[in-house]
Amino acid sequence: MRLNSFIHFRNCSSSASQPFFSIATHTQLTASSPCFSSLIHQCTPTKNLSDLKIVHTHLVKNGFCHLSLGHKLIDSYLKCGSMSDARRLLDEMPEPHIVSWNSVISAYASQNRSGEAVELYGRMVSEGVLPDEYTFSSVFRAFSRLGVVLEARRAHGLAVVLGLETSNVFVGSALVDMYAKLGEMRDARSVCDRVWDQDVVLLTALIVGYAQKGEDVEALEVFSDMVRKGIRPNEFTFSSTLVSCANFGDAKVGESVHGLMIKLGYVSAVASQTSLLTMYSKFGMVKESSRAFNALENPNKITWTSLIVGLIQNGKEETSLLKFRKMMRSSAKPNSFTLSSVVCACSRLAMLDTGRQIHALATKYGLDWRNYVGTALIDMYGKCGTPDQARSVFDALVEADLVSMNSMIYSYALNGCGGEALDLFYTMRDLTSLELNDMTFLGVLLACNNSGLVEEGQRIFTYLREKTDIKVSSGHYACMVDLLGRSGRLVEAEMLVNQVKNPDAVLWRTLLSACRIHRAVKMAERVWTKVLELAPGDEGTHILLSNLYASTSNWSQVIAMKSTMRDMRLKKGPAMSWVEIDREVHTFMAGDFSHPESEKILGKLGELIRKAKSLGYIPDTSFVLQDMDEDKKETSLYYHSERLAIAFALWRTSDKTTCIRVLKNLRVCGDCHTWIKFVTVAVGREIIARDSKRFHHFKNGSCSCGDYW
DNA sequence: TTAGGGTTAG
Repeated sequence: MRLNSFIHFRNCSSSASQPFFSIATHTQLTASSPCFSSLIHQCTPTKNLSDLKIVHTHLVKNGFCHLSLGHKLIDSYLKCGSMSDARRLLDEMPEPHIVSWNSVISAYASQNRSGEAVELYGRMVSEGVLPDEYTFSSVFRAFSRLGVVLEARRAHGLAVVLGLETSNVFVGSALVDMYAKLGEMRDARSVCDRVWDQDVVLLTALIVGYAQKGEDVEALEVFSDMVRKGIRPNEFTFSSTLVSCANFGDAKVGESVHGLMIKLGYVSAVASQTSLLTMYSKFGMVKESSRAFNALENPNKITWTSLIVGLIQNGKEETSLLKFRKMMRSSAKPNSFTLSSVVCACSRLAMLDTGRQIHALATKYGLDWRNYVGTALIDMYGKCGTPDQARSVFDALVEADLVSMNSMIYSYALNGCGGEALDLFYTMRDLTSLELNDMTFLGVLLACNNSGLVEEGQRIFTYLREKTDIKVSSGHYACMVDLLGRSGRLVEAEMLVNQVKNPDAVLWRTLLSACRIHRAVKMAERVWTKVLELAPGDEGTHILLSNLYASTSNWSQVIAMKSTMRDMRLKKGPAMSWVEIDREVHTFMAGDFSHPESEKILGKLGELIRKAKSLGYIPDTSFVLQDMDEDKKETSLYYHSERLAIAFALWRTSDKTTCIRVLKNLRVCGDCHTWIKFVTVAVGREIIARDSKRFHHFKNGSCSCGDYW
């Protein structure tokens, strides 16, 4: 059979799946060069690598190994996805044509095999083959991916010598992109200015560089220059320009770019719509943002993620989770960006069950070991009161970095695990090469604070001030003031505040609340005026002082404070507690019986109070901050929001649910704290309560905070 | 018979 008729046979054969090999070995092939060319060509569209290799073998056998067929084979191997065969062939060729070099270099560069691209480029040059415009436009990308500035500059020099830097816009834009990615914007700019025939790709590469470096004014200038010069921006240009508009922060500028986008007809392009929705989210313009999303027929995973991120940034965490579920039903599948964002939503809402579900999803997608998702999970488990689970995610990380270690320390801090936080802090400081930052110290000082480790906290604070270059923030001072103040060292705490250059209202308020705990009325009155100077309309400040007067039974002052607050139209925000059951959130306010199951809840609450009393619970009415008779005081304690939430959770869940979790927007009062301890004994269940500052883990009649909070 | 630019995160 002659080869031509063979090809015909292959095309017509109904048994097309029959391997080429079995036929070919039984066939005496006598063919000419054009026939081989045609055979090679035939293998390419179907990516039939095994057939291609057979053709290659016969080609060698028949001695048709000349240049032009060599190019075709290399090209075909690349198109069939076999880099190794293409490379082997190139290496075997005595003097490959420039096109063959370029094809392999380009394939390496576009498949993220930058090292090999650069190595091959070097070999090509050392063998005396001069690179051309195709070589440069591929290889520059590889240089920037590797971050090798010196080698990149040497190749740039060669391009200049060969006159390709300014005359070929492909080379020019590859150079601009390379310098931009290397962070060398001045070089990117000067190359761009030298290119003779500027086009949209060249200028977009420059805008991208500026936008990613946060040099937004420059990015916007290039954009407007480009429009002035009559170069039409496209989808890619808009997507980066809008990033700069968002960072620049002027909605008017953003809207005018949006206007131009509409005028030029880019209303349904995915990338530019994605940047548009991100921009509007950053401006807090949620409606415009969702309009940008809705303009797309097939949003991709980046668009979905941007939508979710935008909702979270605008405090719409619950909606973001609904959108995530919708995304999961669509064809777009989440990546690590998406998952770390939704985990963040769960951690803000403290939705442990949902967070766990997403953790499982991350494991399914094989993403849970990645630092971003991992760190988000550590944060979530920490904020949901399960530091042990945070730790197991932490231990599973391939490599813990600064942020993940900081998150772990912070999780320990929130949950009152001072010892564990300190261990990790010292490991980090003494046994790793990580450079500690302000967040590290904030976490570890908070940990000392939440565990009452005064000496340890002072030692670390001194270390921070004397041995590091980290700027001591008002947050660090606040931790120390709180730590000293709550432990009763009010004078030292006040001295520390006075050491700060311009102490802010938060710092003074921290001291004020320490005064309240220790009923230091005189200091409180002095501090109170300081807070009011800095934050005159702050309701919390008035409440603090009013509570101090109440706790010292100074009712006339309480009444005076209340009338001041009324005059200033300040109102105390309501105390609120909530629980997540079956991925649904139930909210309770003190003395509020509007829950549909209110009767059942009150029944359960009564039972819990009786049981607690039989175990020795005596209500401490000094926590009632209103002047009323004792009976009423006692009843008002019973209906605190956290008690309603606990009663509800215990009624709704079976005994098999060993642990229930309650969240509160304010701090837990002392009497509730005692009562919850009794409840854990009475029902044999564990109760975790998160207040505005930290977690309390109640178990077998005691709390993890050691009654220090 | 080969070439250049984009949007999301702890």
